[in-house]
Amino acid sequence: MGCHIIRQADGLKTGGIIVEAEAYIGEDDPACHASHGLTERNSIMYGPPGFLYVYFTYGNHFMINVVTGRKGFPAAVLLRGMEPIYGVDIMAKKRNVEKSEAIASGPGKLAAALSVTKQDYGTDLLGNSIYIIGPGRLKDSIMASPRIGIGARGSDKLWRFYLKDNPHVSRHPGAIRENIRSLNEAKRTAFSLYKIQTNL
DNA sequence: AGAATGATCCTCT
DNA sequence: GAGGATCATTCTC
Repeated sequence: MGCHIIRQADGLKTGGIIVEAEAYIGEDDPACHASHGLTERNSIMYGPPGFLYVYFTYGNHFMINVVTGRKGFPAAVLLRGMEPIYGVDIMAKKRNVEKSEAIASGPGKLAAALSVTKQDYGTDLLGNSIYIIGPGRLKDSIMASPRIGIGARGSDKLWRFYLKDNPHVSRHPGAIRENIRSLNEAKRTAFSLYKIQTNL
């Protein structure tokens, strides 16, 4: 949260600040694409962290995920919202919108703004094509809520995170409901995440 | 403002 | 053959 994601292509730089993301953790997470085991589509999630898992859904949209689990443990973070910073005009034109809040306030929009497609599946984030740099000091509060669009399975977990009051967070129906906590209040959730990660 | 709908196609069973 | 980690547009209140 708060990191910058940068896309270098054709000598042009596009990207921005990650303001919304969701965690998908392991085969025991019923909402994770690895919940039914290894398949061709999710195979990158079973590799080492720091690579892109890109998939296509609803006949229209690509989703950008960062593989996070150690090799053999399938886990990834879905990028759902980005505050445009680099190449804003380029991204606005690509998305055919004027307001900056419309550029990447949702996972499909975000991928389209950065021109990320199936071709970027498996990209090494330590390369110079797509990379992520640290957040610096974060002054915004981080909020936690249920994940969006996954149905009932796994919706008990508060594994969606976003920056409070940031206008580039997705406005998906259902995004605003009860069960939203500040990260501090959701500390138990965050701590369980931490335990899962560190016990790998 | 919220609900419904069509677009559109890949992946897995 | 079914369903999906969505979006933009069009509808209904």
